[in-house]
Amino acid sequence: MQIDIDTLLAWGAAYKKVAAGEIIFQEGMESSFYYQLVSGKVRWVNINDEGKEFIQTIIEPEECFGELPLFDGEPFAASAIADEDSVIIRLHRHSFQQLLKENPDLHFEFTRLLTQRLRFKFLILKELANHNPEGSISTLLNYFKQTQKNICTKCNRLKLTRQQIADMTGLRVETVIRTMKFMQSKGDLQITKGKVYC
Amino acid sequence: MQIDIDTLLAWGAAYKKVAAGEIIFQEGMESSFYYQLVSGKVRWVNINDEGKEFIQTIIEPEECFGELPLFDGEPFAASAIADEDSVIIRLHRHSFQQLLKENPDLHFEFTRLLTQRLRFKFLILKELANHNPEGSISTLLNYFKQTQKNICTKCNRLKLTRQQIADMTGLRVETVIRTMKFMQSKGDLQITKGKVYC
DNA sequence: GGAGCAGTATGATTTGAATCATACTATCAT
DNA sequence: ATGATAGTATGATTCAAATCATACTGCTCC
Repeated sequence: MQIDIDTLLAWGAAYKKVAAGEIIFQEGMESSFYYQLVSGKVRWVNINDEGKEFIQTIIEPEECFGELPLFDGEPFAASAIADEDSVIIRLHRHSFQQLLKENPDLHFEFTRLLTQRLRFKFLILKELANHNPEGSISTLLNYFKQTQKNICTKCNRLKLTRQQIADMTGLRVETVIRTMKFMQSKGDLQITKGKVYC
Repeated sequence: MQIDIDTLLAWGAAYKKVAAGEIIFQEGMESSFYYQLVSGKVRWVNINDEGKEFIQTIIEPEECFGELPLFDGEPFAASAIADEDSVIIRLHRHSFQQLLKENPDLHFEFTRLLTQRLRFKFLILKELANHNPEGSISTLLNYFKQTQKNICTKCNRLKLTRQQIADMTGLRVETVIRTMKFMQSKGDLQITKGKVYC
């Protein structure tokens, strides 16, 4: 889900470069922009009291992020941090809202986006509540495979570290590593030189 | 969030009575309707292999439910089961979609609903990933208090059993009971005759 | 008022993921 | 080729929630 770059520019959007590790916006802050990733990688995370990150979503190029405040006027639900040097494009919220009003089809596309995000949350939530590491991990991997996210479409290689999987499931790295080794032994996935293929 | 009953009826919606325990729709099934609760109580749940329920949302009168398929055409993400004898009103999906097209403001209201649901999922998910029963429970209670859901507005009494709290957090009843007793000892909530006030 | 039942309460034990510790491996820059 | 580093691997131990067991309490209905 993304808005055509030319349309965005025509409506006054501007490019912005962010360095790896840079915070794009923070949980709890008021929002003024619609954000879309042009290149690079961004993680959308909550950070708890002990500094531990929970990754809500990993954003890949051509995806929008931080959209919740645009639809309900409340603050950001999570922070966005650049994983790599990235280029984003931002449009002022008022322009975005006007753009949506003038383009009902685009509005329906965003409704679909929210719905898809919600489905993903339903899926992960029920799995996490189950307290079964293998279930959580394989649900996540299946989802990535089906939606072609975070997986190389050519070689099926998982483009995430064990730590990132851990941060998306609330598990510890060691548990993720051990569980994935076990899944390999069952033939559910391949691990070659530490890289995961599924 | 609900659509005005007269509008629904004008568009061809029909009332339907459901008995306590009755399944209104099931996870994985295709959807043909927009659903709105008129009276009673409905739980929106996923049931795992061992028959354990995870409650995604508890629906109170004047709320809609099962809306995801209407926006992306995919099957239900969870099942809806009547908690009590209830009355629902259903509108055919095509009528709903037409209604939305003709009423952009209503469409924006639904976008807001989806956004709010998503915020709730963000909130719960980051808490569950934290593996801290007290945190999960108090986050849930705070959310109910702020949104005036599942709490008596007059006496602040929590209208949920410990089991329901357990089914919304992936904890066990005993853990919820013990944790809430502990929270009472800290003065975070009151328990009188087994009833919780917060 | 007592029977029956749903829900709450509490102790004892088990279990599996977290934690701690330490080592190995792939990759990249020089 | 070498060293640095980020990520993977694996064993030993701890700890908190799950599980099991059993009892209590409040409420509804005849």
